[in-house]
Amino acid sequence: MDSVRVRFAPSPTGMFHIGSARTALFNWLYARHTGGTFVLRIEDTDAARNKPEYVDVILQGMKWLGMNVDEGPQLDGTIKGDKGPYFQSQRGAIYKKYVDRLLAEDKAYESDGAIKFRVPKTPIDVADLICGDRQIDRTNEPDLVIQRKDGSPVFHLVNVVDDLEMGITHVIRGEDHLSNTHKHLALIQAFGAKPPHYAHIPLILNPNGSKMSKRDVGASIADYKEQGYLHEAVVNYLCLLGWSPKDNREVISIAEVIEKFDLPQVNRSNAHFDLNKLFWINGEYMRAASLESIEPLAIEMLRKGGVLPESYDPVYFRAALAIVKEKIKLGRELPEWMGYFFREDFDFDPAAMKKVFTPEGLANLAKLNERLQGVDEKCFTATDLENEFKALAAATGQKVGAFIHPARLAVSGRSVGPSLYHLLEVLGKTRVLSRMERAKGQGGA
RNA sequence: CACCCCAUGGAGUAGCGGUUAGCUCACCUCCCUUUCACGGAGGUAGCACGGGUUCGAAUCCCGUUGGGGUGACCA
Repeated sequence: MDSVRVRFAPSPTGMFHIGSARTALFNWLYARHTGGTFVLRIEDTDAARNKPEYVDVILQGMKWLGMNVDEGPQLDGTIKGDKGPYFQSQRGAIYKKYVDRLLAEDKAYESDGAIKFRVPKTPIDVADLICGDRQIDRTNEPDLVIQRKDGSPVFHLVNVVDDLEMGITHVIRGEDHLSNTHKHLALIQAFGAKPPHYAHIPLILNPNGSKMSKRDVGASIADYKEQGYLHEAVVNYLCLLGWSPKDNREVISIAEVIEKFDLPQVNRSNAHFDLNKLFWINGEYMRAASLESIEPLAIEMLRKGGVLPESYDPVYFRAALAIVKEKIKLGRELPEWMGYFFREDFDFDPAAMKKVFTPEGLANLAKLNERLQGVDEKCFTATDLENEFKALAAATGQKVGAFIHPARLAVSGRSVGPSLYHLLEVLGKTRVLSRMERAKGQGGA
């Protein structure tokens, strides 16, 4: 059998849609699984809607998700492959040749200035690797416009010609094209060519079941990057929409997906997009990620949130990130969780203040302050601090929580955060004491 | 309206003639615990409906209903 050639053929309209990304992913996965070739073809025949710079949006999204292109335009502006051009806007002569041929063979004719293809009225068989085979009745099928009045070819024509010319063996695309496939087959038969295998993958729907469009939440791949999702998590989630490793696992490496992925196992029913699950998967990846691997993301998120100073102590930063990373699921949470590490004038959460900075709470804070002053800087570690807290609690006949909660609020302004003892260790004695001092003046409102 | 595809809890799925219908997210309870999260133990919740076929159906067939898609001189 010939080696597999698949293609992703997006129309660059300004965003990289999650549905497109999933289609690209399944094509890419199949190419990698079979050792085939992944082609990127830009369907930019609609000049009114497509802009050259929009191609970069798609390329960047694909790169972020970890998909590399074997043939077609690259991010650096170069073009790979010898089956080009890979932009439909540059293939006008090729399309014309095919249209002329149809005309010459009387398989197409002119009508009102446009060119129409004579669609045979006989039944036609449509085979699909995912959806199965069926027969389409064409007795009432109208002829198909393949070239507009202005001379430009339409989608059905260019799509088929390009797949043929580029030697595409498997057309993996959204199920929204399933109903059009018989038209493509008709064209291919008219050209006397061998059709590719078709595999229509299910669509991604909104949680409410409506078709996911540009404006819907979660539609743009760029948003995920912006919100601090980990690309491995997003890809992992996308793989699970319409495909399953069938062994009750959810978190799976892309390498393993490549190994197991195959077309016949792709589901036939549409999937609903579920942000909850993505969120959970992201948390899984977040906790599993090494500190080094998420440091760039953390810096980006904190810079964007405006909470990271121009210059900072990298050792201190990493120590802070290390204890915070275990608690969050999304990069977007970082500014809120880490801002107080880098400033002394943070606000105190009003609700927490009311609850924790009571007269008793503040009194305990004062006692704690006094006690910690006596702790050697070298002993300002999580383990030693825990002992100090426990000793103090025992000495005053109270629970440790009576000191922990005021301490947390005093040093971070928040009621939730990383393990307190570790937090104090990372902040260090100087900051801790001065922050406690500052908190003294904050009576519960 | 016509044609096509689909149908397991709220969501993603496993199942492919015989199962107490499994898993994950979400939700609820409890445990762990310095908060949150993690982790652990439970719980609520499902084969859309109706006919067949069969000794036996979530699994096969038909119909209905529901959802989605297509029906462009958009892609």
